[in-house]
Amino acid sequence: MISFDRFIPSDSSPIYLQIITYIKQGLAAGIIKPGEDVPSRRALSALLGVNPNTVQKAYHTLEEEGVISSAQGAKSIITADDGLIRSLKGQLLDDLSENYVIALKHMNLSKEDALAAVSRLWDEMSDKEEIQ
Amino acid sequence: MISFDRFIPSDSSPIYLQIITYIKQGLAAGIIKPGEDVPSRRALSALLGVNPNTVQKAYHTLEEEGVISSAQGAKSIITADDGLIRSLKGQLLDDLSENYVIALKHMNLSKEDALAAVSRLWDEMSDKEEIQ
DNA sequence: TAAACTGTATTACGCGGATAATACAGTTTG
DNA sequence: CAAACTGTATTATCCGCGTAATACAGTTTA
Repeated sequence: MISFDRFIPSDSSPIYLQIITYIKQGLAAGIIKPGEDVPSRRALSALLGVNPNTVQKAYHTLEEEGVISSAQGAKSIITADDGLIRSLKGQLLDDLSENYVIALKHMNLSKEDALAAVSRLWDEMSDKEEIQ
Repeated sequence: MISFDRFIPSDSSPIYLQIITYIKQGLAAGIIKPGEDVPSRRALSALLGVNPNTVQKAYHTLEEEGVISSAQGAKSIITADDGLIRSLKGQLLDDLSENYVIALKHMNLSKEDALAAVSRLWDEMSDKEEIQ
């Protein structure tokens, strides 16, 4: 069963998209594995404090993309294969990096500034993790 | 007069927020300077293909933040001072970098992976710019 | 078998973002 | 001065996201 302990909702994008991204990132990270079952629509909606229809929208999209598989009455499970996971990982990384680099270029920062900022933030956030 | 030639609209966030970010990033980059005047609500709405009310919403927010100044009948102008600009630059960079690093950590990537991705994307996008 | 879970579908409502059509007041400029 | 521009405000409408309340069909499980 997939855990949503690390899910941190944000109001800057639709929740159903955040659910989709959370599962894709989990697959890319290797934390979520093929064959695992996802929480039921009702269970996840209760956990996140959202409506069951919102979860259904996320799961329906994931099924169309071949990430999960659903059948009447039974639990939905992760069906993404290794090829799809590799593809997801590359796509997520490239999308994130591209948006990040575009924004920094718009601010007229140098490549060195960018690498320094990532390096600094990475270490700062690693420190915070250790405190927890 | 501020140019919106480099404004690339995206549908992933509200347009009025994209206008705000565009001007803030321009100030941080030094491309937009205090004293310059911004396009009128009507002119910018026609240029971007959006409604005048949408531009008004962006400008109204920028005025509340002390970035621009508006008066009845006259053109609105940039009134951000050096202190505000420095503050904007740091805030924009930290927000972007933090979101980027968080996403990559969720994908279980290493710091080296992150730096390599930024470096690679930076060079790729520099190549594209040269073609233009 | 029967209860309790699953997925799936429908309808109605509220809210924010964006559009559309005006209107009014003040400043610039020919 | 008068026209053409500015900013500002109001009202109505549409759409996507999310909520709310159900209902039905199929599977698990005690």
